[in-house]
Amino acid sequence: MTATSKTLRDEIENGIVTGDFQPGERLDEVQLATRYGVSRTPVREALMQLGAIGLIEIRPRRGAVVAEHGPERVFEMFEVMAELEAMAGALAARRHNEADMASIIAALEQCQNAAASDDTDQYYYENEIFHRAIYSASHSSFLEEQCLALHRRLRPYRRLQLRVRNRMKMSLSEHGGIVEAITAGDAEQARFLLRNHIAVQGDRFGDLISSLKT
Amino acid sequence: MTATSKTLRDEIENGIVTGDFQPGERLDEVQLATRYGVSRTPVREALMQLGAIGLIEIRPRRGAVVAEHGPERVFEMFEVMAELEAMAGALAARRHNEADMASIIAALEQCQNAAASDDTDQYYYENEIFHRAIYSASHSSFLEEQCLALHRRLRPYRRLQLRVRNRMKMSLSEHGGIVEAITAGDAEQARFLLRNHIAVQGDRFGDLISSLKT
DNA sequence: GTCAACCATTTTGTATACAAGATTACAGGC
DNA sequence: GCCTGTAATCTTGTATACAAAATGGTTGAC
Repeated sequence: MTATSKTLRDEIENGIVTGDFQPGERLDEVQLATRYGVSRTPVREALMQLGAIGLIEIRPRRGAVVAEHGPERVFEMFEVMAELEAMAGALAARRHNEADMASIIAALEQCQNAAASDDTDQYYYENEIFHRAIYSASHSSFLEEQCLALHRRLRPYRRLQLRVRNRMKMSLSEHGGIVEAITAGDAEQARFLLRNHIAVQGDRFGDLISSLKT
Repeated sequence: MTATSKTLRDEIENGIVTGDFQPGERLDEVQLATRYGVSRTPVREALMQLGAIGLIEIRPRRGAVVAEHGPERVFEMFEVMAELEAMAGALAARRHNEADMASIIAALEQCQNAAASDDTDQYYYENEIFHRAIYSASHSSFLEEQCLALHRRLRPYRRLQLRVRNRMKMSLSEHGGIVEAITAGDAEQARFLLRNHIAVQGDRFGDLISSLKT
């Protein structure tokens, strides 16, 4: 498993997302180095990148640990994510062109297919493509980057959420309304729907809390 | 000028903000190392951190250059900043306590003092404290971090903006309205005012463009 | 005269060696 | 018996050495 610093970053990130490295766990540089067959230097580079993303926490002279976010912290992250996605949707409603709509609608259909075959993992995948299509349609490359970065950071929690009963079907129907609003150029409606689509509130808040307890 | 990687990061960041390193300029690792009297290792660490922040662009195997953002890119960044600050204001309106309001009002008064003595640099400084007080009053540590990070990234451009004629006085009067809305607990009004306070639009867009041309 | 290929030089990426600070265990005192 | 101080060990941070890739210049051919 010979790796370079970039692949190493992905390896460790994947290890964190899949739970191979658990939240709060200490990431020892020499252990990782021997594990991946490299020296400490690229390991440190990878850890710093993950620290910048926020996946791990690096305390000076005291090593790196996998970030363990408390419920309220995760809630705050979803709160911000909701606002950013809402903004992307509002911009998309105003600025979208034919190509944008084509990819959004194509992604929506793939979501419907996945939901029809009750394939949660597939839906998760297609859902991501759908949201990315909206980011792209905002025609704000910076906003797109911010959304992608935060989305990636929230990926593990999103994944847990989808397992909740009926969430997939509700998500799908919400997608429909969002596409309608964007197509109609109704920026405020798109903003409103996307904010509620992402935000964790009501029952879903409880779902989130309980999923974090595992 | 013996430096460690953290101080080094600040040094280089400062160099970029003050224009010591100009946009598009190539940042040579050995040059920086000799300049600050350290080896290449901490220089690389500092550069990676700056790359993660977005202040510089690191192309694999091809070195680091100071990020040069085109006008539309800077516009997009202000667009997102406006939305995040608006969100912070809305949350602050709903969640603020006495201590929050005390620091917000104190910051507002310091802004007034600076404006009264026509001290642009001082106003710039107090303005930052004012906005930070609002981030803090949102009681969302994650949102606060995001705002601080983006604010820092936009710092050089903000600085240029304030030099525009009368901008300081307009900014100050807008601050007044924002504080009123937050005090009154009017989240939507706070959101609206802050969005417009930050957003670059109309004449100010032209001002920004021309300031980037220098 | 211009274009292309090859070689030299420069520069990034990785490995290893060394220094300094932090953690922990052990011993001595209260 | 418990707490505290000190020392040993372990881990991070930095320096240097080495490898690989990219850039630039020179030379040769068309």
